[in-house]
Amino acid sequence: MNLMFEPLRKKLTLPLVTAIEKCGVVLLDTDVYKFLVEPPNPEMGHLAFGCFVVSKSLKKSPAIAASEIKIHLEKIAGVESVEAAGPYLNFKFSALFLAENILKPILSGKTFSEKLVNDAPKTMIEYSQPNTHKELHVGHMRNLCLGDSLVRLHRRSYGDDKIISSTFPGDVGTHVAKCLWYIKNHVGLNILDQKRNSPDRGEWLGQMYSAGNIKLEDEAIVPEKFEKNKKELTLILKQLESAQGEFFDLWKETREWSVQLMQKTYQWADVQFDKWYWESDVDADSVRTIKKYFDAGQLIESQGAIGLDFENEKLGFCLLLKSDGTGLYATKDIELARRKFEDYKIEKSIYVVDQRQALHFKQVFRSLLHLGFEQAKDCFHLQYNFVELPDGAMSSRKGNIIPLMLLVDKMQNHVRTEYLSKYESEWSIDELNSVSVCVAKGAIKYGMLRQDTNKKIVFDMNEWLKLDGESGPFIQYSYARINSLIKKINVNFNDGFDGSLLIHSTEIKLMQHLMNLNTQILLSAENYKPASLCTYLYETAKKFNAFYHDCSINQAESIELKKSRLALAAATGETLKQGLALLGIPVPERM
RNA sequence: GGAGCCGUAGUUCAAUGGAUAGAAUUCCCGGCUUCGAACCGGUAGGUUACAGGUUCGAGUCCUGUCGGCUCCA
Repeated sequence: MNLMFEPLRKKLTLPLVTAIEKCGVVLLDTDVYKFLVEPPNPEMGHLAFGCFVVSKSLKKSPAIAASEIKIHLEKIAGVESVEAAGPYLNFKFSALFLAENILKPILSGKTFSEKLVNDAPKTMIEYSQPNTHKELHVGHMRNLCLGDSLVRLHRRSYGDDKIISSTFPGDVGTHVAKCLWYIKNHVGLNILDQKRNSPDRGEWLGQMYSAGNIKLEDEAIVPEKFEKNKKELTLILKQLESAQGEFFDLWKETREWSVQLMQKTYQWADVQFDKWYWESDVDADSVRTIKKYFDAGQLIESQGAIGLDFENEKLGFCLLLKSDGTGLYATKDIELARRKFEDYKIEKSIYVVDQRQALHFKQVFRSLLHLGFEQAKDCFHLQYNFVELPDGAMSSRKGNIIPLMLLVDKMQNHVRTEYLSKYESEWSIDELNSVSVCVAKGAIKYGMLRQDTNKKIVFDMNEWLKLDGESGPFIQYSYARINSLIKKINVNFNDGFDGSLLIHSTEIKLMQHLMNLNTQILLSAENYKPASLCTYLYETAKKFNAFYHDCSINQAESIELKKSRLALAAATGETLKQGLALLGIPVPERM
C-alpha cells in the first residue's frame, strides 16, 4: 500500500474525505490523495481536487459536486482560499505554509530519508548482459543507464533491503569461438603474445570478433572453406564445453581481458552488481534442470526436441532442448530464474533487455509458471528500443559500432576544452579532470535516460556533444550555481527563516514544484520510467533559473528575505542533487 | 502469414483518461557596470498519420486502414 508521503496533499485529504462524506459519498483517503493534482496555472491554486469520482456516485455533474463539497468543507489550517472552478476544487496555501511543509523537510533531510512504500516484494533487477570477446558500444550504455537508475529508484522507493541488482554476461557461445578462431588462424600467436600486456587488449578482442565474423561470412560462399571453418569452430566449442584443450586455456585467459574492460566501464558509470551470473556457469546446469523437469513429466517431446507448446496462447512453441540435446537461451533463462527464486527468495524479477527479446521472455515467463513458479506472475521484461546510427543499425558483427568508451573519452575532452578551459589557470588539474568526468556523466546518462524506453535513439556524436537545452549539464549547472550562492552569501538560514516572505510568483512556483519530488520518484519507479524524473528535474532547474533571474538574493530588501530566499535556493539544490543521484548522475561543486 | 513497438510543431522529444497539447532546437527580437550568460524573457511554428467507436471528457482506451521498425515460422 502506498503511504501518503507528500505533506500538503496529506493535509487536504482528511478534510476532503469528511466533506465528501457529508455529501453522501464514502471515499478512501488514499483515493482522495490520488486525485489531488496540480492546477495548470499556479495562479489558480497549488493543488486541485478533481470531483469526477464523486460525481459518479452522486449522480450529479462534476461542477455541481465541486460546489457542494465546498459548502461542506471546514476551514483547513494553512489554506488561504478554496475555489470551485468547473469540476475542480482549487486550493491555495499561504506562503508560510508552503515553506514550512516543503522547504523545511527538504532542508532537514526528512524528505529524502523515509522509504516511500512499505511491504514491497523482494525484487531482483537484472541488467547489462554484455558478451565477452565483443566490445561494449553506445547501445549497451542505454541498458546500463536504465538498469542502474531503476535500481536506484527502486531502492529509494521500497528500501535498500528489498532490491538486488544482478548482471548476466555471456562468456560462452559461438561469438567466443569465432573470435578465438580468427586469432588462431588469421592473426597468429605472435600478435597474441604482444597483446597480452597491452592496455587495449579488451577492445582488441572485440575487433578480432568482428574481423572473424566478416571473414567467416566471406568464406561461407566457398563450400569447402565453409565446411573446414565449420569443423574448426565445432572443435573450439567442444573444447570449451569439455573444459580442456588449448582453446579452453585461451578462453580462460582472454575472458578475463573482456571482464576487466566491463569492470572499467562499470566503474566509470558508478555501477555495482550484487550478483554476477555467468553464462558459462548457468549453461551446464540448465540442460540438467530441463532434463529433470522432462523426467518429471512437466515438459513435452516434439520431433525429438523437448519444450512446451503455447500455440493456443499465440506464444508458439518454447524450445528448451534441441534434438541433439543442447540447450537454447530459454533453457538458460529458466535455470537462471530458478536460481534467483530459490537462492535469493525473489518474489519479483525485472529484466532490462532490448525489445527484440519480447517473445523470448513471454515464453520463459509462461514456462516458469507452467513449472510451478508462482513468482513468474511478477516477472517483468522492461523492453527498450535500440540505439541506432543515423545510417542504420549498429552491429558488432559488422563492426560498425561506436564503442562506449569512445563516447566517454570524446565527451570528457569536449567538456574540458569547450567549457572548462577558462578555469585552466585557476583550478587544479585534479579538479579539472574530475569535473570533466562528472559533467560528461551528466550529459551521457541524461541523454540515455530522458527518452521513453520504447522509442529508439538515433545516436549522432555531434548532436550529443551539444550540451545546450534540455541536458544533464543544464541541471548540474543550476546546482553548481546554487552551491556558489550558498558559499558567497554569508547568512545562516539553518536556525530558521520566515517563509511568509516568499510571495513572489516565481518563488511560489518553485516551492510548489519542489513539493512533487517524492511523488515523481515513486511514479518513475512504479512505471519503470526514469525519463519522467529527468523531465521533473529539468523543470526544477528551469524554475530555479527563473527565480534566480527575478529575485536577487544578495540585494534582497531585508536580511530576513535574504535568508528565506537562500533557504529556497538551498532546498532546490538539495532536490537537484538527490534527484540526479537517482539517475546515477553526480553533481559538481562548481563547473 | 502471425505477433509486438512506434507515428504529436521544420527537427528531437514531453503530456498517471481530465482545465488552454508543452519543452528543446532552428529563424527573428530583447536582456550582463548587477548573487555564475552552460542563463533569462519574447515572437513564430499543431487537422496529435487517417477513419470510426467507447464516455461527462480521448494525443492517451477499443476496432480498422496507412506508414516505419522488430520478432516468430
